[in-house]
Amino acid sequence: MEQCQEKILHKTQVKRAVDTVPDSNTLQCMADIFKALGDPSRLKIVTALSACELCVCDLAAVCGPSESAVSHQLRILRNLKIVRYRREGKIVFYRLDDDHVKSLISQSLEHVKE
Amino acid sequence: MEQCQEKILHKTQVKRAVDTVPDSNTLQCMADIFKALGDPSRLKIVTALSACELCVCDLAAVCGPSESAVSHQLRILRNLKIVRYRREGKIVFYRLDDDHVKSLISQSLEHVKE
DNA sequence: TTGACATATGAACATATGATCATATATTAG
DNA sequence: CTAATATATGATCATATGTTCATATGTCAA
Repeated sequence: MEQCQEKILHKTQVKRAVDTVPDSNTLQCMADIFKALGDPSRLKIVTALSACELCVCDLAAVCGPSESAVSHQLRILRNLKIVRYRREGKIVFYRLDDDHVKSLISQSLEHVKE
Repeated sequence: MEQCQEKILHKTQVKRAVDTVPDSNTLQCMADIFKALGDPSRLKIVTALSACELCVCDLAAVCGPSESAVSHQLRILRNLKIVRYRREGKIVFYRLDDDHVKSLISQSLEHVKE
């Protein structure tokens, strides 16, 4: 854990903060999740999937603009385990990976509403 | 509300999804919050503040690298009402604006842990 | 007022990112 | 096999973003 060279004004609080901040690896993973949700196109996809399972074609219809763009976004969401998919013939259905994501969405929605 | 020209495979699901997706304004606000938390430096600041109130100097010590960088990030977090601040003489103390943010952090942490 | 300290901001630059287009893969029908 | 459909991926490019350095603001002490 790197020690900062700066002058410290409030030692106790700084210690508490340092103990609270997750390790940089965890922090990076968390940031990746947030970053993924931080793009309106991807967030639209995720909120759409919070309603029900949808195939890529449906998602393109809901979220636009192109199926290619949606597919690119889905890959990012897939890699981060934000969405899962299952193939049924030619069609690939996507859905949210777990309820944490739904929870994240509802929390941010509440935050925005105020 | 714009209608997409794409062919729709699953009409009922698409309708549900369209009804669920927030309007683009709300979506943008939500995305802005997530985007703000999507940068490791800012996320570190936010998690530090989830422990206790801290001044800019403290935050620089905890989060580095420079006070200037921290200040820049704080402005973004301030504009999005993710953090509040109060001035006490020369020192400015920052803290999280509300509990939704804490909740967002703990949810993403749980998501990452799995 | 002057100087010191804490914080904020503007400009510049390198890097990251999202959309688009073209192309590739996978699956099914014929 | 080939054609058609659904999805995925690579390359490109314009734009956005975070950091740094220099400078500005605000507050207090002397």
